[in-house]
Parts: sequence; structure tokens; C-alpha cells
Amino acid sequence: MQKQAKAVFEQYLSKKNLKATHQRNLILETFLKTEKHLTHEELYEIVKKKDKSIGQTTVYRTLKLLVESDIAREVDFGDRIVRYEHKCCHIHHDHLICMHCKKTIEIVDSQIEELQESIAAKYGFVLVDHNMSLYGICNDCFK
Amino acid sequence: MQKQAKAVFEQYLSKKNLKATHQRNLILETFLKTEKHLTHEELYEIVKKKDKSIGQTTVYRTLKLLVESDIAREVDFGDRIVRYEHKCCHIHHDHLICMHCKKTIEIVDSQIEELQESIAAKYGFVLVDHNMSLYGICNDCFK
DNA sequence: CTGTTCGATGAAATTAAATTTCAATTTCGG
DNA sequence: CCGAAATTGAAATTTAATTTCATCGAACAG
Repeated sequence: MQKQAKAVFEQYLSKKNLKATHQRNLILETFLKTEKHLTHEELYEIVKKKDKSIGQTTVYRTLKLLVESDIAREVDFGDRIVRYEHKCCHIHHDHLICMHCKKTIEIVDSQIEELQESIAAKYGFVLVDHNMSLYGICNDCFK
Repeated sequence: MQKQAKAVFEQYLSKKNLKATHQRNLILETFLKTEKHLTHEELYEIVKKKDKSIGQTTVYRTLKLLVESDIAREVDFGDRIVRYEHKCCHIHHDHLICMHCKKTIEIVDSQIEELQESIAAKYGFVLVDHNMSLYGICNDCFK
């Protein structure tokens, strides 16, 4: 899975005549290892522990490249802060977010996906992407 | 429908010991008349034509009040710009957005709503709100 | 190898939008 | 009407995203 993402990234870089640098490799590896939704600053904090010389701008720009190469996806849980999640080699999922404790649960539901496709088709749209976020209160917080 | 929204707003204001001012009334009326998704700046431009003395801060703040009183809803179509749409007296709808011409279509689909409820229930969540945006290319742009 | 070119990098500056501040003004209950 | 408390508008601030620019480094030709 990680190997696949690395291969995709390499291909993307060479297609665009971009260079495979030490920084980009380290940032991609670090990104692949995290399973949470991180902002570019949060990823920068982790990357910095492995290589103090890497700047936050590079992390920011590399994440943009990961999005362009379909390895990452930008998500926004309603607070207008951009977070990144894995896209490559994962099936699409939606999010269930607790408005109280901010816990997020990833949902995979093929019925939803099918419905979305059929709605788009009904209006003559070719569906490219979508996001669905459900906001509520989780069991723990409801007590 | 507009009367209903105005009554809701009045009630909200008095409940919170806030005052019913000329500006708030005009902003609410103007908001109710627009059927598009506007930013606070865009709404300000329209309101200004009716009363030059109103400031954009007041429009911004009044929109926040409309959200609190459930008359309006904030939406974000992926560009991190907050737009406002009617919520009171409308059933919930989702959005289909053309990534090319930016056209947005409002979708009402009870099957989706039901599925969302049942997913939330499955994970022990009480659903409060949700947003679903489908991004694609419309018929016209596809040619 | 090694020089050269062009993309990459990092710190700092800039942009863009949201939000807050504050002095002056307005509302509304008494 | 009066006065306390909320509101207003302009301007300032905050916050996150994005760009700039002076080096630096990768990779390729020779």
C-alpha cells in the first residue's frame, strides 16, 4: 500500500519534470504513516522531529503535490481548516463528526456511493468527487 | 414563509435580550429575498444599495445571528469561503456543483436523508446537521 | 567526474478572509 | 423622556493560506 503510493508519486514527479528530493520522500513517508487527518502544520511538527532542517513551506507544498497526484485529499470539517487524508489505495469514505468532542469516524457505505452516482447522473453530471460530513453528538458526549 | 422567518428572528432576539434594529430588519429582509448562496460581503453590497449607511460588519454579525436562530446556514463549497443559504422553512437539501462553471444545483433526496440517519444511529450518534456536496462536470461543460 | 541549468528549498513577507475592538450611537423598559 | 445596556461602523487585528526571493541541490550533458 505504501509502496504503491510511492510509485504513484514517483511517476507523477517524473511526468511533471519535478525532482525526487530527500524532503519530498521523507514528507510522503511520514504522511503515509499517519492515520489521522492532519493540517500541514501538524504534519510539519512530526516531520521536523526526523529532520530539523525541513521547513513548513516544503511540507505545505509537498502536500499540494500529493493532492495533485491523487495520493492525498483535502478535507474540511466545517472549521475552514484544511486537513489532509489518504486517498490513494483507500476506498472513498465519509465522515461522522462529534460536535462536542471532535472525534471523527470514517464511514464506508456503498449504498450512499451508489445513490450519489445516480443523483449526479439524473442531473447530467459526471461525478468527480464528493464529500459528506455528518455532524452530531456521540454516545459518550450525549450522557 | 418570509413572515415565519421574521417571527422566528424576533423571538430569538427577545429570548436573548437583543434588540430589533432597523439594520437587522433590513438585512434579514434582503437575505430572505435572495435565492443564491451569498457571502457576507456580497449581501453587504446588496444591502448597501438600500441603505448606504449600513456597514459590512453589521451584515456579518447579523448573518451570524441568523445562523444561531436557525434561519440561515453556513455552506462551504470547497473554496473555504463561507456562504449563507436559507435554512428556516426549507427542507434540507444537498448540493451538486459543477467544477468547471461553478453552477450549483440544490438536491432534495429523502433516500439520502434516511440513509444518513441510519448510519448515524448505527454509530450511536444523534444527528444534528450534515452537508453533502457532489463535485462533477455538468452536461454543458462536458461537451 | 564536473560544470551548468533549472527546479527545490526555507525564511520571511504577503494575501485574503474572518473576527474583534472601541468610541459613538441607538434602542427600549421604566 | 431618561438612562442603562446593546448596537453600530470603521478600522485594526487575527488566522490560515499562499507567494516571494535569494540560495541550494539534483540531474544531465559533456
